[in-house]
Amino acid sequence: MTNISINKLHEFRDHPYQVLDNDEMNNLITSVQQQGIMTPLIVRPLENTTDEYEIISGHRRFRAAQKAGLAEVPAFIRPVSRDEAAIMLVDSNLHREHILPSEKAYAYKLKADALNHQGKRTDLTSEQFAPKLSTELIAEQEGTSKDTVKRYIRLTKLIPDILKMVDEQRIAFSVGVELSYLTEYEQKDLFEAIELEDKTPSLSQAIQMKKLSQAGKLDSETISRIISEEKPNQREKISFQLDELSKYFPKKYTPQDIYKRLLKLAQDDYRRRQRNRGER
DNA sequence: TCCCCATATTGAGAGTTGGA
DNA sequence: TCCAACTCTCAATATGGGGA
Repeated sequence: MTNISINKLHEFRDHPYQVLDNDEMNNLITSVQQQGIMTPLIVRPLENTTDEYEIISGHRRFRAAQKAGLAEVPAFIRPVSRDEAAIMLVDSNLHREHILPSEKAYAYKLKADALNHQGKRTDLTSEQFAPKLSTELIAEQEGTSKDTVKRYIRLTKLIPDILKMVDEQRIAFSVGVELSYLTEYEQKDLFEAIELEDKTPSLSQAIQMKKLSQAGKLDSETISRIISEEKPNQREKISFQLDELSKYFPKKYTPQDIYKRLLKLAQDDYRRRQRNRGER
């Protein structure tokens, strides 16, 4: 372990985790200020430099040390490639208790990209000859399916405003995945429509927009129309007690028969009223 | 990679029940 | 009669499998 000047440290490019200024962060800063000591960071030497380092683990401690005014921080130096560092970073952070969908999305992407770079080998034989896809490997390690990993990676195609809504659970994960197929401009129009209507799309609405987008038929007007539509579970329903109605129908009628008959009577009544209106 | 479909899970709202 | 607790139903959502 060595002490490294804080000026020589750089955050990992594409670092997917948010370092929030919350109570936890403030406690960390206070702890660093009062004790002046901290758990060592894990860093790697930056290519083409002599004494500059990239942080693999300890971004929050680094920020706290900066705010506390420390000149140096303790660190373990690991001479690893950027891809290896990316995998280490993601692995150490993915198992945090609270991780936002956006963080998971960028973490999976970072790791998948790193694994893809590493996978470009020609010296493998036997079962190594057909290495598993990066998403399959991540899925195995995370105890999920490769499709779920791909879905998370799809979220990285969302514009920040919509991705934030997924993080805030205002938009469901699967809805976010479908919306990721919209172009950046369509997503911006959608975000405006969401703000204006104060409504978020359901999965079926998101699928509808995706299909229209792929057909080149999705404009801001269509987006507003779809967003403002009433969702099936928002429509009013009426219900009857079977006892109230069954006495007016033959005993052999099932509830479905009664429903069909009532619908038919309503249709006949509607037509009769239309005719009467026409005769006047 | 994308699409479609099936199945499981979740959550909201409506209805029912039982005790005060 | 009121109200809380429980149950049921259904739409929305998450996930996985298979095929193109």
